[in-house]
Amino acid sequence: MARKTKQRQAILNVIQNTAKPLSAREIYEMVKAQHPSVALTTIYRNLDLLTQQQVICKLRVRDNEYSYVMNTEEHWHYIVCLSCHQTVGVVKCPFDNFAAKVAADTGYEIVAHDIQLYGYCRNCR
Amino acid sequence: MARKTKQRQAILNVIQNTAKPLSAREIYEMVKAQHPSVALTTIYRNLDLLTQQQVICKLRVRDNEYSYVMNTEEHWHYIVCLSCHQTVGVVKCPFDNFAAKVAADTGYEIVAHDIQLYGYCRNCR
DNA sequence: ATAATAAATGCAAGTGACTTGCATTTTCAG
DNA sequence: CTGAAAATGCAAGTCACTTGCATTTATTAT
Repeated sequence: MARKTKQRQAILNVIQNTAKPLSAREIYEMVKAQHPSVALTTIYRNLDLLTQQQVICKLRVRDNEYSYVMNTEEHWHYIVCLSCHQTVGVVKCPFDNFAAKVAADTGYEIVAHDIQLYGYCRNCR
Repeated sequence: MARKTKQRQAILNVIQNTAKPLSAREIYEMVKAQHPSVALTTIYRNLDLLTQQQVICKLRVRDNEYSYVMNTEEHWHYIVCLSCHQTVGVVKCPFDNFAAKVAADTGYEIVAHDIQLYGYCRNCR
């Protein structure tokens, strides 16, 4: 179903070769450098697809502002600096147990959670 | 500084008298019923103010979709049904310890976290 | 290879939530 | 009561993202 297109490949390359999480716009600009005719629409459509396929992660930097990173196998969450927005991954999610407990308490079937930590990095403190 | 206006009072009343979290638009419609000339701008400005004052909480229902509830003293997080969007509060945050550990590991000073659980409620399962 | 076909793209226009600028109204401290 | 700061309403603007649609492109079956 999903086909291998130059655009999709270019988007993945950009994400893969950049250490920090990138916004859709940043990815657009970077892909456009190699691929001048690419449309922003294509970026959005591919980011959605790749997120759904869990190839990349969509990360909330703050309200209505998202970035994308490669999905590492480990269950990462991220900590974002409120000042410079530098972002660092954090391994180990202590939350799955809690989720199970909440599920028992509420009767909900919990299928996802989203944890975001905010603070100041060493430089910005 | 902050003055007591009819509009602000009406907004608070609406939030206080409704069990479930409300979106800005819903609040707007409900306030308008009592106060036909109110502007949507006013709703947004007041919701921001009240959130900042921690009188109410801004709750992420999903990407780019927020609701507001009264701020109870306890540290609540919420669980949102992916199907009907019914939302239930969850007491006790097991996360503060983890945050302290992450702070030690990364050198960040963690000032906030945002946890959101998603799943299906009993009815929607 | 080649043609058929389903997916993906690019473009233009649209949406929706929220913001901003500004003139007017309202609250409240003195 | 009065004046200054705050808040409001209106209109226009912004910004991220979406949608419709005609065209192009990657894969599949022949």
